Amino acid sequence: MSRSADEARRTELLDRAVDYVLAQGLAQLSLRPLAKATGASPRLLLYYFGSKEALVVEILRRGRARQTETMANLKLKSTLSPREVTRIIWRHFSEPRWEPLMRLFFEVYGLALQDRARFPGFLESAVDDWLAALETCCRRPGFSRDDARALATVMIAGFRGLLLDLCATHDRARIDRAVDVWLSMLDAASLSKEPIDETA
Amino acid sequence: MSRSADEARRTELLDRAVDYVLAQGLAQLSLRPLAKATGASPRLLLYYFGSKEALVVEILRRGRARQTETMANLKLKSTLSPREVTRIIWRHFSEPRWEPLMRLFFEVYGLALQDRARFPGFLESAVDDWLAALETCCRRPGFSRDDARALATVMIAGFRGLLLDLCATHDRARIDRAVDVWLSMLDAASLSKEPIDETA
DNA sequence: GCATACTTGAAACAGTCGTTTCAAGTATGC
DNA sequence: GCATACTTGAAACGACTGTTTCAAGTATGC
Repeated sequence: MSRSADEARRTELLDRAVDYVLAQGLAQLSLRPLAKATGASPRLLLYYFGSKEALVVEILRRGRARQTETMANLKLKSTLSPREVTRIIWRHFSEPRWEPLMRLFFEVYGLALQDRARFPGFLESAVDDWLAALETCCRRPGFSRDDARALATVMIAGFRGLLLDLCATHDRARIDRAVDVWLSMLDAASLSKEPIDETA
Repeated sequence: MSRSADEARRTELLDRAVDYVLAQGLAQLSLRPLAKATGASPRLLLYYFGSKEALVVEILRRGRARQTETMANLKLKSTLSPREVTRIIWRHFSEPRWEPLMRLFFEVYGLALQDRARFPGFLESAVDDWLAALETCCRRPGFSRDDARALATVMIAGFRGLLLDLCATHDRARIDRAVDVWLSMLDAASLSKEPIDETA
């Protein structure tokens, strides 16, 4: 059972590595402290993953998988309004248990902005994946596809801006109020193309 | 004129260091490449700035100063609506020439989220400074201070979320559409407290 | 002109980095 | 039981890190 033992050990090491990176961040990651934290040796990590870079790729792949699984488990019906979708997603990912992953996401995002080659495809899918997921719920009679994508873009921006704020300040009271305001705004935007002209 | 020559050299080095960091990022910064790029030696940089950490502090201070100067130059009248303020600020900071500074901002933000002690006060003022600047324009009869802060929070989140998107994708067409949607939403939010109840 | 203080270069320091080498260990197939 | 392949530890490698040492240079004050 050499192959299965091999895989089991590898998976176990990867799980612990993910936990370590979620706790410590990626920018300062180095093999020796990581090995100590996972109960392995630098030699072992390289034996199982080939190189530090390959290990990081797998760590991020797993982190991203956790997020997409959660999105899938939300089972967002396509009949939900942008407001409802936003409310559900926000409730989930603003939970404290998601903060380490959100922190890691923003850390990698920032690093990728300065050195895209370091995380190939990260920035592209960071936007495109969410656009694809939200675009459908933003479609409405009289809305073009570009209109839907524009609204989805606003939703993504709102999520990320508010999550940045939450991770930095933990000011739940202020941010919860902001989310209420934002949700109201989303209704106004999705119910009509030009809400201003109608109220002015 | 030892003192003035000293200061002039220091300022010159700092200026070049800022340019270098705006181009290369902060995470991978090291003294020897920086020294080469600024036409100095590692010894020189430490002589003038004391340590790498102190140099980074000054670089970020200067980067932030550029941003606050620009905000001041916009001379935002307190009579402007949140929509107008947002439109003006967005038009400015979404210009391509600001992208290096925005990238650096998000890079430092992400690093600070994982290691707050590395950039003392950065996260706090990243939110508080903007809150203070935007809060006043969000005040309205019937709006409490908390209401104004909530709306300002939404504005900040929108800026940052959209800038994250712009820096990552440079998809101007989609993001410009999103900004239009977002500006419309801001009017709906600031003109009444419960725009939904009125239209539903 | 001489002493003093400021400025700078070259080199070395101790530490860490990812990775490799080498060797010993262990389990497996026959 | 023996050979073979997989697994692991200890140590070393060369390259890099921020920083310091030491010495030479240069300008300044008197």
